[in-house]
Parts: sequence; C-alpha cells; structure tokens
Amino acid sequence: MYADVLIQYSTKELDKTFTYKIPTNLTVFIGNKVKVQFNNKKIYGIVLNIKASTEYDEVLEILEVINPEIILNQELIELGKYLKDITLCSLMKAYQTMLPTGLKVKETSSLDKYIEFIELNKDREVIVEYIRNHKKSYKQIEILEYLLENKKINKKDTNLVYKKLLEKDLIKIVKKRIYRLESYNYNKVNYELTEEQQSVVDKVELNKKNTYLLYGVTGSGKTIVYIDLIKKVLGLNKTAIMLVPEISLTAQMVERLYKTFGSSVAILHSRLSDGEKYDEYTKIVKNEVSLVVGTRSAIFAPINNLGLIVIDEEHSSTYKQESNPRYNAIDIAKWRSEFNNCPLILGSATPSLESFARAQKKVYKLLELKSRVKNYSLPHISIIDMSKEMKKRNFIFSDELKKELEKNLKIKQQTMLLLNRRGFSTIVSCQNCGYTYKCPHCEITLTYHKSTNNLRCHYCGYTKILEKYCPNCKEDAIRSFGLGTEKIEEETKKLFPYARIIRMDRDTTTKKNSHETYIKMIEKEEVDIIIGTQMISKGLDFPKISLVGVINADESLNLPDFRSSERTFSLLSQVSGRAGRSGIESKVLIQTYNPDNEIFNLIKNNDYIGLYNNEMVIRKKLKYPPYYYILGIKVCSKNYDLASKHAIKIASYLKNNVEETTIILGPSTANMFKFNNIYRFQIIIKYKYDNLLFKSVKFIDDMYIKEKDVYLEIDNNPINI
DNA sequence: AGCACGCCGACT
DNA sequence: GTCGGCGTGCTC
Repeated sequence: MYADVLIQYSTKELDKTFTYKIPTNLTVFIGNKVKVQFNNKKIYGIVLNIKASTEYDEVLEILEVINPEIILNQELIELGKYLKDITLCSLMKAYQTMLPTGLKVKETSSLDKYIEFIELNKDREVIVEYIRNHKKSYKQIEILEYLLENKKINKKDTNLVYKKLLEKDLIKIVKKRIYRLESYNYNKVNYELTEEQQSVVDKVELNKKNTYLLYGVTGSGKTIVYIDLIKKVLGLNKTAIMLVPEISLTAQMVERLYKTFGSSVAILHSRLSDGEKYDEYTKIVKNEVSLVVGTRSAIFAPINNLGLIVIDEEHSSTYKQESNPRYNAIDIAKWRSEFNNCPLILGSATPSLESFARAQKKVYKLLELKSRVKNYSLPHISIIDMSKEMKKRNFIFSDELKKELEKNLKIKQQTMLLLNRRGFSTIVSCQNCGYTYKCPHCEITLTYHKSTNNLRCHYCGYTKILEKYCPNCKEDAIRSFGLGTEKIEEETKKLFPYARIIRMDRDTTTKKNSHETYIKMIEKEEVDIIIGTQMISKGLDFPKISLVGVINADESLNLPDFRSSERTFSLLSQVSGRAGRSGIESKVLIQTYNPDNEIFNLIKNNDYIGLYNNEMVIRKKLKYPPYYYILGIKVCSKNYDLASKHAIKIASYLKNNVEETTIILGPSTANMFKFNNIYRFQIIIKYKYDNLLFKSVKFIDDMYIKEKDVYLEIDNNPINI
C-alpha cells in the first residue's frame, strides 16, 4: 500500500502530496502524522490518502507513525481544504493552523505528563509473609504496610527508601498519564429561564443546519440561553463548541459552564501553555469531554459528533485572524454546522450589520431577547459636549463627570472610565521646531509611556527612550499631547487621591493571571474606579458598577474605516451595558467633541435598529458590505517603486479579468503604508457574485509565489481597510 | 523549506 | 590556485 503525504513545509511551492510506501510492519491511517525521508532529510507529513498503487517506479518508505492515537479526522481533513480555498493559503498552512503547538507537523517532543506511583507487585499473602520474615527491616515494612492499607504512594511525595523492595520485585512503579488542567468541582447550580428565554430556546431546531442570530440587549441573559441549548444537545449525546471573543472572558464563562456541566468541558485558547493545550486537545480527541470553550482557534477543535456551535459576541473583530491564513471563525463555524447538520447560534447585543442584514433577509433565523432580566432598566446615557468644557479648561473630565464620580465614590459604588488608547500621550513633539517623534519603521507617531519613560510604536513594538532635548534643534522644548489611559490614571489619582484606582489595558494585563487578579479585586470591591481600554467593555458583570464615563468617544469614531460608526456604537453600547446590572439606578456619561453626530442620539436611545437603518443607507450608496463583499490585496515590498509598479500591474490585470459588476479600486497607499520597513499598496475589490474574480486572484497569487522582492497579502472580507 | 549543484570574485 | 557568494532546480 502507498500513502499520499503532505509535507511539513507550508510553502505554496510544496503544496502537493508525495507518495510513500507503507511498510508491512506499520499501520497507517489517513490523518496520521508520519516521519518520512524527503530530499535526504528526515521530516514530517500528514497522510491524506492511502492507495494500492503508484505511478512512480521507486518510492521511499514511511519511517514512523507519530502519535498514532491522535489523527486528523475526516471532517478536519476536509475542513483544511476549505480553509485553504477561502484564504488562499497552502494546505499544510491550513492544517498547521488547526493543530495546537505540541501537535504541529514538525519535530515535537512528547508533551504527555505522567505521575509515578509506587504500588504492590505481589499478592497480599506474599507481602504479609515477607513482613513476618523480615521483622528487622523497619524501613521496608513501613512502606509495605502503608501500601497494604492505601494501595499506592505518589513517588514524588515520598522520601522513603524503596529500592530494595523494587529489586525484590515486591513493588512496582506505575506511570499514569495526567492532565495539567483539572476541572474544578463546583457545586452544580440550577437556573431558571424567563418566559422570553424559554421561547427562544424552543425555537432552535437541534437537528438542522440553520444559523440563528440571537439579538438580545445587554443583560438579557444570552448566556443562560446558550447553556440551556448546550444542555439539550449534550442530552442527545452530542457535543458542542462555544466561542468567546477573548481569553479574558473564557475564565468567567468556563466557571458558569462548570456549574452546569461539571468536568466535561475542555478549554482552548492561546494563553494556555503548550502542554495544557495538548492535554485539552487529547481530552477532546479521546471523547472525554463533550463541550469545548475557547477563543477563535477553538473552532478547529477535533470534537466528534458535533451538535451545536455557539459564537458569543459575534460582531467581535477577534473572530477574524489578522495574519495568514486570514480566516473568520464564523465562516469555519458555518462550514462545520453544515458538515454536522447542526445549528449555529450567533449571539450579540449589537450584531454586525452583515449578520443583521442576513437575518432580515431570512438567511439567518432571528431570535430576540428584548428585556433585561428582572427588568433592570438600562442605564441613563448623557452626551457631554467637550468643546464647551474646553473653554472651562476641562480637557479630561467634564464638570458633570467629576461631579458624578464624586457622588459615586461617596455612596461606595464602582465607576468605569473608558478610553480606547493606552499609553500616556499620543503625540510627542518639539514646541520650538515642530519635530514629531515617529516610528522609523512604520511612519506613525510614537506613543509616550510614562511608567516606563519611553516612546513606543503600537504597531511594530519599536521602543525608544525619550530624550530631554529635541533631537532636531537641541532645544529643551519637547512636549506631549493627546490622551492615553496612563494620563487618565494620573489625573484621576490627582482628583480623587483617596479612591482606589486600577488601570486595565494591554500594558497592565499581559502577565499570566494579572487579568484575573484585577477581576477578583473588582469583585471583592477593593476597587472604586476602573480605568481601561475596550478590554473593560466586554462581558464584565459586576453589580456595583453604576457609573460609566467615556473620556473621548471620538477616538474610535474618527478612524478611517467604513465600519467606524458601527464599531463606535457597539463599543459604547457594550461599555454602557456594564452599568446597571443590579437594581441601582445607573448613569453613562459620554464625552465628545462632536455631540451633534447622529450616532450619539442612537446610542442614547439604545437604538440599534436606528443605527442599522442609517448605516445600511450609507453602505448601499457607497457599495460597502453587506451590499458588496470586499477583497483586499496588499502589494508589499521593501522597495517603494517595486511595490508601486507591481500594484499598478495587478490592478490593471484584474480590471480586465473580473465580472462587469465587480469594482476595482486603487492601487492606493495602504492604511499602514509603511510597516516594519515594508511599503504596502492596496487594491480594494468590491464584488457581489464573481467566480472569475477568485480564479484571477488565484492566478496572480500563484504568479507572485516566485517573486522574491514582492509579496501579496490577500484578505477576503477584511475587517479593517 | 532546504539542500545540492554551479558559475564568478577576493584571499589564508 | 581555492573558499565561498547566492542564483536555479528538485524533492515521492
């Protein structure tokens, strides 16, 4: 027998299988990871097909099967091909993306973790006899008697001398595989569904491949609906995958799931160690769990008998991978829902326009939760005109926000302050000559971080110490402008010296568990004011938060992206939803320099439908999603002229090789025109249905494989343009 | 990807 | 004279 093996290198040149002979002493299955000789090197590959004959006269033999118990099942093998098709990556790249680090197709050491136990190796009578005959060997007897009583000793926990007994074959050392993450034993908690929640659950047909959009206001209990649906599915002896937008939200979600489902839950996200990930993957492969919770990549979990997929906060941009392969977990989920003939639930309080439009067109089935549980009212939202405040020399806190904060501190309630930008100040420049610090690799302004006294590029990570004198004119006139969370923290501390303040952004929460520590602090009410970036806007559920202040709402509104209104609405609704999660009356104050912008009216009235209707008019007029799909091609090179030249060439080729309804824009300079010293030109393609387009793009993509100094980044349905 | 083979410049 | 630069070409 012969096997078609896909080689570990994920380059497009080697994106094909090679045939190897299966030696008679090896059992090989489709989906196995195997070791083979390739071009005089020993490397690894995946078996994609097994056949009886080959056209080649001479083929090499498969050398070894690695992890024979863990194979890519038929579903995942097919899914890899789909991933390749939609992202134009190589097939191996697709499989490497789907596999956890410890199981990738390359040299990997075993990550199995074992505990060693000492156990008796002879019958009870033999041992008792031995003890009787060796009364003076106290040490040995101590062990034997303990083992007679307790059966086993953890080898690590003992310093007893057991070597002699081992030599005499009276005891043995037994290795047992263990998992690094053990599920906690929470007491199971019962829950009750409201009438509205129950009716939503009842509408979901469990044996059909429908996509549902669960549109429910913040605090309406979407999670309970997910849990109840999962319970029903597990009751049918099927399994489920649930995705959450970010790692910080998995802990909270997992706790809730444990309370309902006990230990049959596996967790997958990128902050697990390689060993932990490997263990969780093993649990799934061995059918030891029936529910997988995790972030984006958990959608590739090798779970069998899938009966339900839930994607919470479906509008979140984190479901889109921003590096190759640029897939969206929602697309993968749809594929798996079809493959397994099971429902997919997309949930959100502010669905993406694409999803809501599909629900309107009945492509998705719309499920609605209109009321907050226990009828807690939504917080009262006011918009504050910062241009008026500026005349009073209030640059950060308006009078009203100051007043409300003070009030809230007095009554011992918690306050959240949102500013979607970390660091201290966003622009550092010289008052004398106008010199502005910019990243030498990316051409964007550097952000000043006071805590570390340096300047940082938020794109490539370039760091530079801030000098006292201007590097250009040598004057002592360096000043910084623009707001970041660090500055908010400093100002808040000045204004409210007695308040207990924490700052949560990427700078303060990168260490493992630091995020959890902060959450615990908020929970235990050891904190009065929480300052943070959008990180604090999602999922957090604390009853004591009754005031939310948005320092500068224009930050996200002014981004040059057609989705900026949608995103701003979603962010502000999301963060507003953090307040008023108990009976207490709560407030949200949004500071802006553009109070007349229609969007604030919509946010104030929590009018998602209004936003949807407004935006859809604009999207239609400007031919943006959901009316058109977008495909972005970035032409990249270290050489400016080369990038520009090829971009023009590609655009003109495309104009002649796509359907008439398709619109080709550009090339123009990309948003991050210079990034890490690479120049990027962008071609935007707007299309409806165009089979020709994909053929042409694939053709171009193949052509540029060989090009050394230019490369393409192709992104179908990009989330940023 | 990675390595072999292959053809032209500066050096123990 | 060689050592070694990286430009094609091939891998079951």
